[in-house]
Amino acid sequence: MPAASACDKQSLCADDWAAAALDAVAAGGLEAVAIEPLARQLGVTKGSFYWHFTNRDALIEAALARWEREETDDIMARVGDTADPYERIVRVFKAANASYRSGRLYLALAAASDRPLIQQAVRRVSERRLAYLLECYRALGLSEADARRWSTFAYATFMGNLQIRRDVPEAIPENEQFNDYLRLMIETLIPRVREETAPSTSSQQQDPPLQTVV
Amino acid sequence: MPAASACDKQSLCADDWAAAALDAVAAGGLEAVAIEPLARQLGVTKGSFYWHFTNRDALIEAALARWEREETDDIMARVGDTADPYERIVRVFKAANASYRSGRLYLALAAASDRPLIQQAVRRVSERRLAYLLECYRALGLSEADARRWSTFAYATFMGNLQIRRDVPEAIPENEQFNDYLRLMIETLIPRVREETAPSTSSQQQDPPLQTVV
DNA sequence: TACACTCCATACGAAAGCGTATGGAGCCTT
DNA sequence: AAGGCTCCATACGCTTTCGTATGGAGTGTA
Repeated sequence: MPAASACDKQSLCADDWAAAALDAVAAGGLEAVAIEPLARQLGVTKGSFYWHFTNRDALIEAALARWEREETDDIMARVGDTADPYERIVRVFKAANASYRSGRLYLALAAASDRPLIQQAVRRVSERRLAYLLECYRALGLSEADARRWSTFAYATFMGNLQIRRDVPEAIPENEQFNDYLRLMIETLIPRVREETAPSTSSQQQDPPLQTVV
Repeated sequence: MPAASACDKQSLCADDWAAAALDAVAAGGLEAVAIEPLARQLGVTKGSFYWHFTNRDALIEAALARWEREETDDIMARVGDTADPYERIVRVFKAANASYRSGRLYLALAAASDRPLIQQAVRRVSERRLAYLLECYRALGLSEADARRWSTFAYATFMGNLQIRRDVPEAIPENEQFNDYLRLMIETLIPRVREETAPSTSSQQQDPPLQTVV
C-alpha cells in the first residue's frame, strides 16, 4: 500500500506525482509515466507538473527514490527483527510471495534496460536483498562460499516465482496447494547444518522440522 | 544466433524485418521496435516496411511468431533426444544459463504487460517449458503432485537466474565458481527417488553422483 | 490596498512516430 | 517495346508527448 502524501493541503506536492508515477510503472511500465496522462489522472494539467519538477527525468528519479525507500523499509521491517536465521529466511520467502504490486514494480523497473539510473537503483535493491540473504545463510553456520551460493540460489527462486506469477499465474498453486509448494521450497532452500564446523563444499541436507513453516 | 533470412535475393523480405525487430526487443524492449529507426538500421526507408506489413502490430506479430519458433526449436532440439530424465534436466539447466540473448528476449517480451498477443505468446512458451519439465520429473518417478511442485520450483530458479544475470551480473559466479553454483542447483533441484514406489508427499533427497554434472 | 508568493491553466512550438499517397527504378513477360 | 509487377523512396498529414511561456486565481503580508 503506497504511503499517503506528506502534504495535507488541498494542493498536490511532488511526492503525489512520484506515487502516481510508481503506480503507472506497476500498471504499464516506464512508458506509462507520461506527464499529460498522469496529470489527467490526478485532475490537473501539465502546469502543475512543471512547477514541481524540471522535466520527466526528475519525476522518474523521485519515483525511483520513493521505490527504493519503500522497498527497503518494507522488506527489512517485516523480517528484520527475527532472531532465528531460519525463520528470517522463511519470512523473506513469504514476503516475496505476498505483494503483487512489489513484484510487478520490480519487474517493470528492471525491464528499463536503457536507463542507467534505473538500472543502478534496481541493482542496489537486489544487492541489498542478496546481502541480507547472505547474512542469513551465514548465520545458519554455512561457510562464506556456501552461503553465497545458497543465497543467490534462493534469491533466484524468489525472482522466478515473481516472474511466473506474472506470466503464467495458473502455474503457481493456490491455497493449500500453495502451502505445499512453499514448504517444498523452504525445505529445499534452507539447509540444516549439523555442526558448527560445516564442511565447505558439500552442504548436507537434513529433514527440517516443519511445524514452523506455513 | 538468429537464422539467416529465407530470401537469398538482394531485397529484404518480411522475415528480415521480423529478425531485426527481435534484435531490437532484446536490446531495448518493445518500444525499440520503431519503424523508422529499424528502417535506418536496415538501410531502407518506411516505404519498404509498409510494403511488407500493414502496420506495426503486424510486425510485432511476425516477430513473436519467429520468437516462439526459435524458442521451441532451440530448447527442444538441444535436450529433447536425451533418454535419461536426470540428464535432460541437467541439460535444460545448462541451456537456460547459456544464451544471454534468449534470456533478455524473454524478459523484454514478458515486460510488455499491455499487449495481450505478447502475453499469450509468453504464456505459451512458459507453459511448454513447464510441461516439458513436468514430464522430466514424472520420468524420474515422482508423483504428479510432486513433479508439478518440483518442475515449477526448477523453472522459477531458471527464470530468476536470468533476471539476476541481467540486473546484478556480478552476483552470478564466474568460471569454476559458476560450476559449483550450477552443481548446487542441480543437486538440490533434482531429487533422487529411491524406489519405483515413491511416497507422494515427501520426496527424500539422496546425494546424487556428481560425475555426470558440469 | 498593494505586493509577493504559491500553485495551476492555457497556449504554443518542436520533435518523434504512425500511416497514406504517390512516384519511380529495375525486371519480367508478351 | 509496352505494359505489369516487385520493391522501395519521398512527401505529407495526424497524433502524442515533451518542454516553455505566460497569465491568473487564491492567499498571506506590509
